[in-house]
Amino acid sequence: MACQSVGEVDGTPYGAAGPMCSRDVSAGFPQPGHDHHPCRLRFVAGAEAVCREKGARLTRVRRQVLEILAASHRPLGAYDILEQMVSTSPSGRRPAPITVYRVLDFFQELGMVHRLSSRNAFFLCSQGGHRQTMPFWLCRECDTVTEASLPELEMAMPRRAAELGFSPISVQVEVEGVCPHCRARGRDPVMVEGCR
Amino acid sequence: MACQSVGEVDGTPYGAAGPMCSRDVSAGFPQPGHDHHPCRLRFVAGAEAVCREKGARLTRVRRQVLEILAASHRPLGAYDILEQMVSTSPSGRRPAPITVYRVLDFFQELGMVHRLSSRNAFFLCSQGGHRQTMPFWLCRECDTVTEASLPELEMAMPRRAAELGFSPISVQVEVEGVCPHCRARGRDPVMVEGCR
DNA sequence: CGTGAAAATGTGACACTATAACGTTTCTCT
DNA sequence: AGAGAAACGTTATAGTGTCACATTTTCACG
Ligand SMILES: [Zn+2]
Ligand SMILES: [Zn+2]
Ligand SMILES: [Zn+2]
Ligand SMILES: [Zn+2]
Repeated sequence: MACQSVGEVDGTPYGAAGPMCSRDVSAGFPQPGHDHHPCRLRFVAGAEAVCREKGARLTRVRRQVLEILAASHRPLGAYDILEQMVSTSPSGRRPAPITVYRVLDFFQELGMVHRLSSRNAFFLCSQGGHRQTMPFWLCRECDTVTEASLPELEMAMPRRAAELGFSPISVQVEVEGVCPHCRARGRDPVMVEGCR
Repeated sequence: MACQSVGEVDGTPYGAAGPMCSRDVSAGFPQPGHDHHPCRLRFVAGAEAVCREKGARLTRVRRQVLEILAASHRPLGAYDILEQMVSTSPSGRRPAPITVYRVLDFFQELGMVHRLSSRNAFFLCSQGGHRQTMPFWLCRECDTVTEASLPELEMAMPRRAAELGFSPISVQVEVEGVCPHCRARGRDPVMVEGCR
């Protein structure tokens, strides 16, 4: 039901900051302040494609949430989204929290939205769904999240699991640190392999 | 302040189910229903050692929380701990939630307690603190958590981070699945490399 | 010893995150 | 059109975590 591999849009994973979107892009980390318009279009077009493909209904509420998520490379809390729904919506009506959560569940089922559990926040998958374990790289400075695979992890996990006699069902990797752009702008913090 | 490597107690990482603790132990996954008494003693002794070593005060409240965490291989929610403090305490007084969180923060600073962010739950570190990125293996059936390293991850993470221009500060890996004991007792679920 | 500063805890209020239960609307398919 | 399913609305409530400030405990120092 979830996690199906989905093609790219335009040959570009649709969240990645492509050449149209920003010049100085370090390996997929969007430049803060870049022209986000093309990103947004790509995000939304990609999501529409996924929904079409899977026969899922992209209703008004869902589209609204999608647009809000697509308008940012940062993970948003459910209540952030809710606030933006109020200010975005022409009617100015305030949906109940459950409405937001329902939409988020829907998108998560389709693998189109990920949840950053360390922050209770949600963001659009930049790939439109994927089978692999995709680590999330979260910048502590600018709050940007990107997804970048870690092939060694893919390789090692099944082996290690077998060794332990453990059957993995899902793997969540969250890397917190400082993105290239923020690093360029300030002193970098001490590199620590976190144990917390 | 956190994440310092600390020696073992007795030559055994103090959460691991050792030979005294359970006969049939698959690579550190404690047998459900095993005699937990020795585990608990080892946990507490280990924690005392860490506190002595670091000059941290192991007060009454902290010891109480420690005992509660040590009494289980399962992660506990802050409010679970709170309830147990009520029923455990001779006075039967109910501390405020903040008290529990303060204690948990304290132990986390020392690297003695980890937080499972996918579940808002906490558990005792079985090593008494460690520098490496230590994946958490959470059994969906019995809720047991264990820590087992993934050496390839240690190797690959810095390289990949450098590639991305990203400076990691902390890494959290949570693997959810079915532990060997539960697997032995039932059908195993489909193995999926999670994307959610 | 006292005593003062720092650490730890208590107290009450409150913010934030998420879900339950049930009724109504909208869509789809025949 | 009509039935059934899916989506959404409404209200209430459960669960998780923090703030601000008062009080107590601990510990080093004179
Ligand atoms: Zn993704
Ligand atoms: Zn950044
Ligand atoms: Zn640990
Ligand atoms: Zn199990």
